[in-house]
Amino acid sequence: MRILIIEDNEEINDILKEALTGAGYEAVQSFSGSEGLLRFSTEDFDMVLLDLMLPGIKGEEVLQKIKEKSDIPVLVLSAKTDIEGKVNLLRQGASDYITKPFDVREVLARIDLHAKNSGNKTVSNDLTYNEISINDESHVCSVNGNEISLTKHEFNLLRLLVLHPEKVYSKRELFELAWEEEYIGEDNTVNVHISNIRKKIREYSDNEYIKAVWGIGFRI
Amino acid sequence: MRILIIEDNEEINDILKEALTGAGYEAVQSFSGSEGLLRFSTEDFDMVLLDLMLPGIKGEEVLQKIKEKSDIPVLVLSAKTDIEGKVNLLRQGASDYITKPFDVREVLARIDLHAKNSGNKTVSNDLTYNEISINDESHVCSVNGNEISLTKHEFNLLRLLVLHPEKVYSKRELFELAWEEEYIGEDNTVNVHISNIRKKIREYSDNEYIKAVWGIGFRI
DNA sequence: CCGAATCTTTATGATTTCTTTATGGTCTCT
DNA sequence: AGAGACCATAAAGAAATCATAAAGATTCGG
Repeated sequence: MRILIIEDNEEINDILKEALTGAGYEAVQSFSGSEGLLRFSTEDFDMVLLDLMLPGIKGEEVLQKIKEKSDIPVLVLSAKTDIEGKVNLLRQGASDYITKPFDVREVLARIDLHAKNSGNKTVSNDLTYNEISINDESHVCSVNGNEISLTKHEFNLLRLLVLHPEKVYSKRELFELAWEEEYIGEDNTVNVHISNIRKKIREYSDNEYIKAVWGIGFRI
Repeated sequence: MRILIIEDNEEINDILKEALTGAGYEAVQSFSGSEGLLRFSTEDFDMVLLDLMLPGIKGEEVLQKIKEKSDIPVLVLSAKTDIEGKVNLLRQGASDYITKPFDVREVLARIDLHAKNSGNKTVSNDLTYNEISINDESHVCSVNGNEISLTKHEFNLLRLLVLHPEKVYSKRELFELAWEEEYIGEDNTVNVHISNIRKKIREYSDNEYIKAVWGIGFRI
């Protein structure tokens, strides 16, 4: 998933690039309309982030040129608030319109949205910790990309630990949260399940992720 | 192109309806979350305009329910400005987010946008997963091109699973979504129907598509 | 009202998962 | 270093869950 950023303000451009990279996209920076168009016509991209206020060529013109050649999503960023302008842009083929100043998280969310819609399924809402990745919806857990099969309680336990990395959970907490039952006195149950999870992770990783904290509980 | 409006404020609702009608869409008004859901489940729509601040059922809940049953675009309208909320909604499946107060022209432009986009996708009306293909309209399901005859509940179940591939549905969810009744305690009903669906698929395919996830539910 | 199709319940065997038990190791505190 | 508390793991028996067939109940069109 390659995204072309066209934005003359260096600071904003960098922020966008960083955010995109962090979210797992490949981001290419350009700092003027002409540079953007040049890159667009010589390289392959899956999406364009286009600032409207550009020196030289106007943003609207850039949008038009891009749309003439391709049908990839173009997300427009602009401080302009006049409705006419917005509406025109959207009609001209912009996929979305984001008003400056924007929150990077919203930009990201909208990018994810359009990425999903355009069929490229590169974005996931996985919970991850290092080599461990947990997908709630499909109830799948993988280690270094290898799916491991966890039972219900194992899944709940690992999910909890990954959800709050470093946090130490007492056995009581683990039991009550993963079992949704009251914890009655000490038994070995949680230990056994933790042990089983470790064994399964060990198949695909050399790191011992789940650590015991003596007298307290466990953490990842 | 039928659009469902869910908005409790009568004035805004009317403005939207008028704008949509003027732009050549067929607009259906509803004034609460429950009414919206009711209409949604009994009539056919191509898009939903959803206000977030609803009396009774929360907008977020409405969005979720709609997305469980169908994949049509949902445009969310809201006065909320908190980014977290926005981002969550978009991730939850909203197709767009429009902040109130809005300009009708912008709303229209965004609707046109999504109408166009979903038009591209509705070329084929079939839901498919590998060898399995489901046609909502004709209520026909085929495996490798061979039509199999499913009963009402079987159809609903399989449709759900295919609509969200990989997602694990609990028996409760399956029952409530496919039966549209409350799930009371454990019985074997869902199991039996799943088993029957499998048998029918097996006639024309060697793959076991519907998988049980122990203690959780089923997924395709 | 009958019959066919569909749905639910019941029954049973198979499979998976959970808990308990047992044993040995590790850590902490004095 | 030694005692006691705690953790790790394996293994086995117990419990829960699933798969399927078949029987009984319900629904619906004619």
